[in-house]
Amino acid sequence: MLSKKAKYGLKALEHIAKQDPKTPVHTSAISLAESIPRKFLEAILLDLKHDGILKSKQGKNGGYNLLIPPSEVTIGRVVRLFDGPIALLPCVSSNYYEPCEDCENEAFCGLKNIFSEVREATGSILDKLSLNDILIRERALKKKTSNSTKAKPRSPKK
Amino acid sequence: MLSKKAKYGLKALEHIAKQDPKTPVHTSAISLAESIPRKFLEAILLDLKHDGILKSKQGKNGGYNLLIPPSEVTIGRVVRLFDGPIALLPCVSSNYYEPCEDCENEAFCGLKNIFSEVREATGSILDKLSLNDILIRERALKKKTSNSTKAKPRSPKK
DNA sequence: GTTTCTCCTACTAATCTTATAGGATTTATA
DNA sequence: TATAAATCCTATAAGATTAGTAGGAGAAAC
Repeated sequence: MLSKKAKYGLKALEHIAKQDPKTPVHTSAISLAESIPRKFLEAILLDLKHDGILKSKQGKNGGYNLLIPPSEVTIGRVVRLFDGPIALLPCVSSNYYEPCEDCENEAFCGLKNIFSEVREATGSILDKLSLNDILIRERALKKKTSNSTKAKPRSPKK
Repeated sequence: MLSKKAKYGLKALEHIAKQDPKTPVHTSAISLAESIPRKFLEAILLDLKHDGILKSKQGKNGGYNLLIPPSEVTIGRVVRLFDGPIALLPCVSSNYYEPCEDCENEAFCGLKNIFSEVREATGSILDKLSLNDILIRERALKKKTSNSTKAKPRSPKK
């Protein structure tokens, strides 16, 4: 499960990505809109700033904006920042690899083999999709339901 | 990341699956072979028994055996037993679903949409593969390296 | 009846999570 | 230049979780 920090972080970023990129977004505005405790959110936004995802303007009328385009902020990066490795075993992590203490031979480990597949499947989604994709999907979902009364659904899933 | 319990649990099950299904396997034997603290392992094996994966024989010469065939013990089941949901968000969990407190409308949530994809990718591996697949893969890996000096590799990956 | 196992309850130390408190610092603007 | 409004920073804390340990009760073989 994601930590609250990771989830809040993603929601906050999504919120900021929806606003005008020129005007700073206040912590309190995000806190209110996304129901995130303000002081907790402060720490989260600071983390995101230190990681180079957000930039901030201090003082009155200050606030946060994206430092890099939404399409370049991958979900994986945010998850990793707050929750560490995406992999389920240290020995299959790309970014935080560590050998298992007692594994005689990693090359022959059936567990490693399976969890490496899991890591690949997860990573290939989280590292490919970005903040922008969240917004795109949201729009698509809303469009789909507003179209559902009309004719001609394009591609009925399953 | 998996907890130690989940990882130890999987290794212990793998160990048991390799032994003769008729003769009980001692906790201490597993503890020694897999480098798992004995008392900690006791609790883990007991959990596995209570979940219906293992059966036990008490008293002298007692120990543990699989209650169901290795092919029916999915990795997902073991992971869930020790670590809970496989999903990264409660709202995309099949087995532990809970709505997000503040989500106005789940159907339009871009985050849910993405993490539901992740959960699907992970689940489709963990719930399909079993203890037996660990063993199969281990054998395959060993065979592959022992064949690597010979000619004709069957299907060079990637 | 002793040995050798599982089974069960309780405890613990350390770490992580989810915050909160209080104030220092920075900046706009009246 | 005073003040208001914002970020920035450090410290603290309650509660949950993790990774065990301790001690012994109960069961079965011999």
